Amino acid sequence: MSGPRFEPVRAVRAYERVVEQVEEAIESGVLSPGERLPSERELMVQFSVSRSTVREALRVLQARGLVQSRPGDPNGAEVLPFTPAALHKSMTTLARVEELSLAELVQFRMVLDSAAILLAARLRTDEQLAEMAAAVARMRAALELGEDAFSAADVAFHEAVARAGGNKLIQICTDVVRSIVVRLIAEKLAGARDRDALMRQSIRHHEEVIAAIRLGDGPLAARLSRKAMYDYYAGYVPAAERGVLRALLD
Amino acid sequence: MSGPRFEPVRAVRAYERVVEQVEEAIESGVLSPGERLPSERELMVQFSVSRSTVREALRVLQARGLVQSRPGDPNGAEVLPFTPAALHKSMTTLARVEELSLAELVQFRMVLDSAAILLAARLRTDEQLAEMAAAVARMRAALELGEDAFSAADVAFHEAVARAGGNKLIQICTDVVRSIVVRLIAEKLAGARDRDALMRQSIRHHEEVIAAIRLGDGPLAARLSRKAMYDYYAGYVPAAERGVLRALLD
DNA sequence: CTAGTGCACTGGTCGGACCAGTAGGCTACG
DNA sequence: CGTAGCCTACTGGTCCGACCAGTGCACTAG
Repeated sequence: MSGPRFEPVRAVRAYERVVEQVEEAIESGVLSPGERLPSERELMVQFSVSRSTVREALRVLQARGLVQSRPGDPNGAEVLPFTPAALHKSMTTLARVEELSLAELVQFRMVLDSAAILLAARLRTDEQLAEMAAAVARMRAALELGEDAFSAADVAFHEAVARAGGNKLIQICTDVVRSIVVRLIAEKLAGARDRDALMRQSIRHHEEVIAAIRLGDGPLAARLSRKAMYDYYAGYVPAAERGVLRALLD
Repeated sequence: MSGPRFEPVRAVRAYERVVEQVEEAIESGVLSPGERLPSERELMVQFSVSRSTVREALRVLQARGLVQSRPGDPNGAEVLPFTPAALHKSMTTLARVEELSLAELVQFRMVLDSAAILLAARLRTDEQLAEMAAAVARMRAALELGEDAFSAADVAFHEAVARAGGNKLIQICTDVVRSIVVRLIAEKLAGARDRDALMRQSIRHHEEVIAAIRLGDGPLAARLSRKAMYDYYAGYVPAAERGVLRALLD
């Protein structure tokens, strides 16, 4: 072996150590969501740094979604419960700078959603099944109420499925990617297609999926869900890229 | 309907608008990776804000992985190529504060990795297949060289597969989650198990997967990969949670 | 007892100052 | 003439002091 390998000592900036300490306190549970940090002026005493440094640290923590501050608040910054907001932000950035195609995003949803459905089919309780059924019923009712109600019910269905599947990571990622997909479609192709027929078809597909979940047939439910998502989104995807989506259909 | 619904005007802070502008410039391609931002003192003139405000904005941009600055650099902050670092950070946070279990993380990998393998089986070129085979060959050679070389080759295999699958989002997410899983295992259960047997078994599994990819049998390859990952990681997962992993095996 | 008014805080922003570092031009030496 | 070394003009990192617009709460006047 070679001699002792020294790591380059990266100059660790003051605000970074403030971030580390607060982060550690939050992630280890010393600080719980809803609790308050001391005020900036108090923090600068505790950390022996200037207020500028404290503020830069707070900005970083805020960008990571760990705390939030509000001007005039007599208490300090509030420790937030975890939200996927930071995850969402970085995925959105990813989608823009890496130029993720709609096809890739939809494909990602097909994979995760069908996995959640497969898990749900095997692990769901009767109560969770009822939730899913209720959501689909709301989708049907929303045919009269307009698209917002429809997609709200659709989201509720997929969230119920993801919850039943029991994997929080899958749940959060599908949620993040769904919102990105929805926004992409909304801003690029506002209502160009036959929404009504699409909604009716989507409801039929959801009902088929639920039936498969009810029977506990995970693979069937997963396959149906992939097909459903393909049928729903394929029209928005350039024809040249649909092939990679079909690669997920059996 | 009710009267016109006014949205509450959220007080938009100065540094936020600086962030927005720079972010927009980067994401829209006006600023490309490698290019430099003006210096802080120059930015405070352009944006008509104080240096504190500029610096807070830069901290946020840095936390999002978009820019990086180095003291003494005669140029301003450097625009970075996208790295999943921010994604990684928020997922790691997620894993800590939401207390994601190892089982959930492994399950997530089983889902995404098998999806990548299924896609690779259908879309791969001969060249990409050769890359995967070479990586497995390196894994076998690494039996003599130690664990680091082994896992490096393993990573190379999965990266080759993910590339062949063609979905960058799957590629990045598997990568991020893999590193989290590896770190979790490394710090919690350092080498407690029979590594040698595990490595040999893993190589066999990888070879089976490659064979299935070579034949173009995506579903088989995917199934094998889930089984392989289960066998590899199940020993680290508490027995009570293995059930949810088995739910993904057929 | 309540409605209104200050006051004592908060975070947001500003301007100026100093330091340690870097790069590149300039000078002085070989 | 070439090069080694210094010098200067920048950079980002940190600190300080100040002011403003908000907020919550206690106190007061009705």
